[in-house]
Amino acid sequence: MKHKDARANRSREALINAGIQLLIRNPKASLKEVAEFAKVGRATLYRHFETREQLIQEIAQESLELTDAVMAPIKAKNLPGKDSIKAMLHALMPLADRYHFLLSLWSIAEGDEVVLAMYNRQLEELYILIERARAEGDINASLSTDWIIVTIDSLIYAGWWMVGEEKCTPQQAAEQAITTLFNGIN
Amino acid sequence: MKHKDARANRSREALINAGIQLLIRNPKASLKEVAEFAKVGRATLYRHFETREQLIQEIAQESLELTDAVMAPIKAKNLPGKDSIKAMLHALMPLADRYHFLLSLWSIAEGDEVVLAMYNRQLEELYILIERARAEGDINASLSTDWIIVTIDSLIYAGWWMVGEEKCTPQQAAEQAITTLFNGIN
DNA sequence: TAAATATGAGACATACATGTATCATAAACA
DNA sequence: TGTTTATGATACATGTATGTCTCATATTTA
Repeated sequence: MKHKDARANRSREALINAGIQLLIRNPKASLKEVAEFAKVGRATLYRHFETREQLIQEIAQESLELTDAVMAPIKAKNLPGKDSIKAMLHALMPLADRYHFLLSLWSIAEGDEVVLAMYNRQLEELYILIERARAEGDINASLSTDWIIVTIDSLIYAGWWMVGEEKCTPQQAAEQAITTLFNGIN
Repeated sequence: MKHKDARANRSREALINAGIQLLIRNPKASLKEVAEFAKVGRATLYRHFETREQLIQEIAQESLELTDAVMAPIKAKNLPGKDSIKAMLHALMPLADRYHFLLSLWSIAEGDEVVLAMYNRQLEELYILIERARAEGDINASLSTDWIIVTIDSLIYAGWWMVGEEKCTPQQAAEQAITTLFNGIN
């Protein structure tokens, strides 16, 4: 379906949003539930997305594009590695629900080559960022870059969890994550 | 079914083990797959576990019991809080697959009151441990105990991920997690 | 050895998700 | 206003997981 009509855009947006909301919490949620949450008929969902897989993959694409969007200004500033990582945590914390989405449905999302390519490029960019911080003397030499990456991912996830439980704001979560990341819990 | 026969014990063990192996990676795995992985007939699975829910809940119970078992000697030693947390990370890292299991199927597992009670008690114990470390001056006052808990959980998860990707051993994962936890990545 | 018990294989009923197709209606557009 | 286009509701076909049941067979156990 070509989105010529204003209604079509509204429906598509509502469906993607519903997909994110529901599939994050329950990756087994049915398309019927997604359609109901979006206040749209089930048939309409199938008019916009041929299969369940495609819905998930399009959500993944949008999420990765969003990540690019919030990272662009940070990359443009050309800050030192450590400062870029700090800025990144502040920028990504409000998006962490999308990260979690990708995590829990990754086995499906990675089936899309566009998704896979975007993901690998972003991972590569983070890798380079960490290596830069390392060259600037801001990384403990006994920790591998792979470890740093999963640690950062984990702290974003931890922050998202706290926000989801309403125990802090995204802003506070980012600050706690930054403190922990660079100083530990001491 | 009362497990009077030696075969019954063998089947039950194989089924629980298969459940852990498969459901961790793919929470949507069918009971047919679980039975096949355990090299047991599907009907036999239903003889040991009335429903899919019950299988998951019994696995959760066994996992929490295992956690108790590895934590018992650490608690007995009455070390300072910080040292207990270090020992805990070393003890739990090889069990992290079970933690991940609990995470991804928690919405089902928590339906069992025994599971929920055990989980809450263990959480409580961790809370007390962190408070003890805090009283001993080993915790940054600007970080909440809730944050510390999710951070520790996250680092265990990060370690498990690294181990799963064959990028390090459980031992190494524990050491990197401890370094990161108490000193940050600097 | 004989009785008790667990098992595998398979048939069966049920429920539900996926995906397709149709048609009348309502909204958008020109 | 009249035409195009998206939508909701519904029926339908298909596939698959769940859970129950039976019966012949193999293994414990006494």
